Amino acid sequence: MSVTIKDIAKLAGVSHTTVSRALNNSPLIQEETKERIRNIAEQMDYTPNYSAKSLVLDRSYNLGLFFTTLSKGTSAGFFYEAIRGVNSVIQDRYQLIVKGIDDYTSFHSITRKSFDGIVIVSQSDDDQAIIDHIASKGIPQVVLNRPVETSGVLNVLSDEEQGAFLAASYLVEQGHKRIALVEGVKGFKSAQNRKDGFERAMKHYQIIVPPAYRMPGLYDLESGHKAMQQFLRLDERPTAVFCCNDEMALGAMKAVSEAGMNVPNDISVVGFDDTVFAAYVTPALTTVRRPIEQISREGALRLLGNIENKQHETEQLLLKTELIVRESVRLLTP
Amino acid sequence: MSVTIKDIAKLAGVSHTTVSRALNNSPLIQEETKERIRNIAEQMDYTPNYSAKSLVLDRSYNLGLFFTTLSKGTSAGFFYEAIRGVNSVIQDRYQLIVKGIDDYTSFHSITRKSFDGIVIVSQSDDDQAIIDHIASKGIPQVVLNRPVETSGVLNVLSDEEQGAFLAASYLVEQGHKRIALVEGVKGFKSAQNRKDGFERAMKHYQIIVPPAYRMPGLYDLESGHKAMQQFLRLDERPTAVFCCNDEMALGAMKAVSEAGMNVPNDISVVGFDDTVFAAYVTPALTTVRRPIEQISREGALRLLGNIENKQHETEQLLLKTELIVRESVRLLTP
DNA sequence: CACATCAATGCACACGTTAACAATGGTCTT
DNA sequence: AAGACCATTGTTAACGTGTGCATTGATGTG
Repeated sequence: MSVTIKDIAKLAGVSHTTVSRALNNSPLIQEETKERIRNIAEQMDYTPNYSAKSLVLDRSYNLGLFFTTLSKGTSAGFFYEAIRGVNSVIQDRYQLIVKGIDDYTSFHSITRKSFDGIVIVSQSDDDQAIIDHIASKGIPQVVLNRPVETSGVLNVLSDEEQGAFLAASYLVEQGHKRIALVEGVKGFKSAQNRKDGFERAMKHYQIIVPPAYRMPGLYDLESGHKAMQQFLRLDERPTAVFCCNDEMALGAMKAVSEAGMNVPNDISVVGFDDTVFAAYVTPALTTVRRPIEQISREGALRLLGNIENKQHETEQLLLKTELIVRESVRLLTP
Repeated sequence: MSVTIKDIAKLAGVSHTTVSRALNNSPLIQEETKERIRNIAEQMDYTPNYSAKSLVLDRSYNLGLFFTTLSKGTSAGFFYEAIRGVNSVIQDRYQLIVKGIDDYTSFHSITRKSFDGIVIVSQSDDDQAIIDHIASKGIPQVVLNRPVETSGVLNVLSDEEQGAFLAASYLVEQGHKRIALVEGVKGFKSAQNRKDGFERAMKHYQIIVPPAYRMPGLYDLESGHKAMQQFLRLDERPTAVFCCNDEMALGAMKAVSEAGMNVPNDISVVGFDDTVFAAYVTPALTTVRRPIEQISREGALRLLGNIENKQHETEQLLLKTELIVRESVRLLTP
């Protein structure tokens, strides 16, 4: 059996209430008594029973970190940075519980009692169901990475539409007119935003993108690879390809080199995300950086603020994205 | 307030004991009564309070997933696959609590009450302290990825020494004699194992590796890059470089292309891990696959077995690694 | 018919902690 | 000197659930 406050009380010759107060540093207890009790507790290697605390305090000490999916379509780098960001702010105040939303068959078990707060790293509009559920249970939450209009929900994300606009504009400014697009996972909000930014740039520069220059993608290496193969088969090939993330860009570059061609001399490529390897592939990938770790850190910080101050701050925070120019785009001089 | 078994009891006109038994499907309760109570519970949207359950049943429903570090030296792909593997076997029976061991200032809070079991994804011998602590508390655990001799501890890992031996031997068999090594993070067991396998191959083929052909590394892109820059400056350059993981191999390849040279024509490179992008870089990377997701799945499965059967199975499971030949090694014909 | 047996349910307590209220003893005030 | 007040500690109940033991009523048995 493990040590409880009653055991400590017996040894200290006081009531267990006094022990509880002493260990919680209540001002009701004499400093001297506190000190004595703390010593005994330490010496007995006492650890509070969090189940009991939770029961009476109505707090779980759990923070949920939910991803749209753990099994498909989430890139490793993204996942890693998100967990790091959140983990860096919670330290030992909360336990971090990681889950994939698509693993839930029912949201029934998500209650105030089991989570003090929840961070949703949302990639799909389908996540709205769980967001609504959490909101209806009155659990503090922050939604990262995707805009959400539910009232009373914190929201932190980067302006991906703007980032995509930047990257696409850059292609045009480098002289490209035949520009192709590899889209992200259908249904993922990021896919839509990035496409929107691309389209806006095309419209702005009055560039027409034929249907054959648009390919669906799955945010993975293979789909980028396949899409580029298609483009290379066209009679009139694009001179530049906008890939909605870095992994697809890498897959696309692979297809180019397999075809005996060269990036950027024969065809230019841009990506999105600025994953760690973007700077290290050859040629180094021109891409858009979005501050994932910062997003999750900011999100978690605000969530903790809402939990602990019981307030209901509900602003939306939009962080800027940034174009990182490297070597994968060629300057076209007509 | 949320619904409790007492509320259900009132509505059903029975005692809360009966409700508890009914919902736990006790054979003591009449089938008909059970059915009625289940219906009421569902209709009232009852969810058990896990804090209360934990308190009385002495189970936390928590499974710890601890990494040596979350902040440095753990690659994203590795991290992702490990979480996926464990997550795939626990479904909704346990909550998965992710932590970095180096975030702990004291192991004090790790007790039987807070974790039903713990998966340690260990990369460093320094983790021995927490492993001993967990063992001393009698918490079921499995250590992945690193051999451990503590008795009563499950252990699942891949034979990295053998994998490194295979890869290094392959270099020799392709005609290479001037072979360099980029090591992994000092103190990480994997770094030692991979180096050992390399050395064994060198000894087996009676190849001498001069000191200038050995560089330290940190398992990241940058250190591979730096190491290769050093090798390229040598008067007598190696013809092949063994990198202790794929990320360093990628960094090394970058340095080669920056120097206006070519992999594998001017210099050959092999990696280790077979990360997702290994097949998609140019040239595609020859490397060693280790089954991370399988390791974590197997480990978690055995751990759950030990928890739920209260048995004390303690075998060590060693999974084979596999050489994946791609395009980054040239056949040298003298 | 009396008694044992058994199936189904209820009573009361336990788990470890916190907190409202009560109690104690000392000090200050007038 | 007597009462008010305050600092410190104790008593007791509560959080929601599970379980050993008691209770009830029905059925079976000799």
